[in-house]
Amino acid sequence: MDTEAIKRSLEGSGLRCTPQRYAVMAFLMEHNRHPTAAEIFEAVNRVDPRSSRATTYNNLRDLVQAGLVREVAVEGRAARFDAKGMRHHHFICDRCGQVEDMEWCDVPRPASGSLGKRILRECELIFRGLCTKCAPRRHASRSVS
Amino acid sequence: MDTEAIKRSLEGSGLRCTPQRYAVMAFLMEHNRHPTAAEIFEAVNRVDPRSSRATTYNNLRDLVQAGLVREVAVEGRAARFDAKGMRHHHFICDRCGQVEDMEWCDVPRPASGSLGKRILRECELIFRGLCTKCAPRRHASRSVS
DNA sequence: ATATCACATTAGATATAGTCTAAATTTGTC
DNA sequence: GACAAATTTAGACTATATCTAATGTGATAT
Ligand SMILES: [Mn+2]
Ligand SMILES: [Mn+2]
Ligand SMILES: [Zn+2]
Ligand SMILES: [Zn+2]
Repeated sequence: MDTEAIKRSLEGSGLRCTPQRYAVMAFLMEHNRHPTAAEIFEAVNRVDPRSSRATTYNNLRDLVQAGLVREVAVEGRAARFDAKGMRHHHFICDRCGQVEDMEWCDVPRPASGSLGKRILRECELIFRGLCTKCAPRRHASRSVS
Repeated sequence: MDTEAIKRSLEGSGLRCTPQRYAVMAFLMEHNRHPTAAEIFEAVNRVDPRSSRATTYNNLRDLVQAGLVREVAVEGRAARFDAKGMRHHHFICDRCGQVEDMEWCDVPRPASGSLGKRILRECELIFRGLCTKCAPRRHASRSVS
């Protein structure tokens, strides 16, 4: 999409805009399906330039550190990645591990005092359950209305 | 601690109370430090009965499925486990990955309609930042008040 | 233009976390 | 005790991610 904007945001974070790094960032901005590192690696290599597996991981690490990308850990599955665009929360499917965006809403801060000497960076809300694909089909069977 | 209570909660979930399974559950109830599978394996084997690595993983899986234990995925680190006692949230340290309990507070439900056909099971709040050990020491150095 | 140097990429080896298999054992029930 | 189902086990295996050391690249200085 906006080539220049991506370039600027990389350089604004002190990261060179290399073809491989750009490809990772652009892919994440064009897709909101929270791909895994392996999926990103495969996707950016379907078009040139060819990027190595190590570079894909290196760049994802750099982008996360720079605050441009969010990493979402899912129990028992590969981590997923997400360009930090508009603020949002996540729904994670118990069955298939899919991560989906949920509309942002403000989050209660920790009760004052319960934070102690800790330094708070962010609050994150995670919804869990079954995604649309995994929720039981209703068919013609008798089931809770 | 309460041997009988553990036994009953296992059997109430359709799980036999084997020595290995009991040891995992008892360890999790006695410690609220969110150990990894490897730490649990090591701890329960410091005392008898000796439990294999596979069994430790099997039992953790069973306990999570039964709803007695919670698994916490942490980016780039081994999963951590937590006996589900009193409801609470979690603080996860950006630097050391430590998971700490935070006082429970009610969580906003997703805006009605934004849930679609998904089935919601739970809402979880995660605070992130630096834990007490990782927060910058203040010493005598000049730093933000 | 060429030298320089920090940053970046690469292939492949390595590490870590977790799962699977198939045989042996334990447990609850009759 | 006999039986069946659940559980345990060692170790092989898979998946995910990181590391290493050599090579490449581009911005800047000369
Ligand atoms: Mn997202
Ligand atoms: Mn906890
Ligand atoms: Zn699903
Ligand atoms: Zn810490």
